Amino acid sequence: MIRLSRMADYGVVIMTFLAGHRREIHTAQRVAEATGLPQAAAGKLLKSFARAGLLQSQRGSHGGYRLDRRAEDISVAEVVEAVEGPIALTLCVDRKAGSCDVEALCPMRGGWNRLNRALVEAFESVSLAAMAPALPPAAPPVAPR
Amino acid sequence: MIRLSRMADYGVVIMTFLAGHRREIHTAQRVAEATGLPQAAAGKLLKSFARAGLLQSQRGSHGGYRLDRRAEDISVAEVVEAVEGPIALTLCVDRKAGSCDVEALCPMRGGWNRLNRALVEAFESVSLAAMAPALPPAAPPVAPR
DNA sequence: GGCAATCGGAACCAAATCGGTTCTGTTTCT
DNA sequence: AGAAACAGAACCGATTTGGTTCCGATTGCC
Repeated sequence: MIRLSRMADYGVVIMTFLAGHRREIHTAQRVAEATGLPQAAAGKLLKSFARAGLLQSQRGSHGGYRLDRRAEDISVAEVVEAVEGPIALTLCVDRKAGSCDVEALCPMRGGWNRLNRALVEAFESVSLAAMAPALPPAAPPVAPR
Repeated sequence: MIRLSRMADYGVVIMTFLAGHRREIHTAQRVAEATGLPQAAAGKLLKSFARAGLLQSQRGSHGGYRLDRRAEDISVAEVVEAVEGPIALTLCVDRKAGSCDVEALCPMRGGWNRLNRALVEAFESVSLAAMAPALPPAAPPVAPR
């Protein structure tokens, strides 16, 4: 089914919410409530995003997460890759090569690469703003899928 | 990682092989040998393709599978869908709706649909011939990924 | 008619993956 | 010092996946 992991889906929801409240700081707790996602899962995703540099984190009391960039400037590709790692349809195509035992010989590689590129471009061309056009201010608690 | 299942990958290999020997009949056994794929798995895939109408099957003694269409006329989308079912990034986007509990409300749907369409088009636009440009006649036994 | 070759379809199984939680730090504010 | 919060890893159960096995139905050949 070529499906996206649910975590990646959650991630888009979270990032979209944060982008709708730019430069405000939110605790993981607060984000989970606002989005309706399971608390612990939201925390994990926020950590991933922070590690990937997609948002700023502030530790300690009164800490939390903050997103400065605008929704229009963040691609779905960035979000998905922060959660799932590099977009790669097949192992052949993945960055860290050597996984495909036949590697350079395999006549399929070119084709997969082409498809993969198309996929990546599609993800890069869609911004968070495009994903949820009418989102803020009344962001309803939503756990999609 | 958005990865394609290995079965789908195998499927492309098998279909490409058969397209390289158009109108010849091959047993599942023979296909497995020629492609280097695990015998039972190849059998299962061939059954799927036959059921999907992608190739013709002949039962009984001297039976086997035969592909009439040319590699250029078969899209990767057809092959992948025969193995994995409809291409759908998220449940929202899947044909048989109702799986996503928020359904019509979910502000993300439009975005996912857009991405999904791009993905499907990419798969439809690549033919088996494009996947393995130099394949026949000396098809080397290859089990990619 | 009977046998062997072959596909059709379902059941089955082990292993990897996934969604999700918990625990143990570490940092920072008051 | 203590509480609030993130960081990171470990962990767990459930699902999915890759792959096999079985049994039945067809068909060609002797």
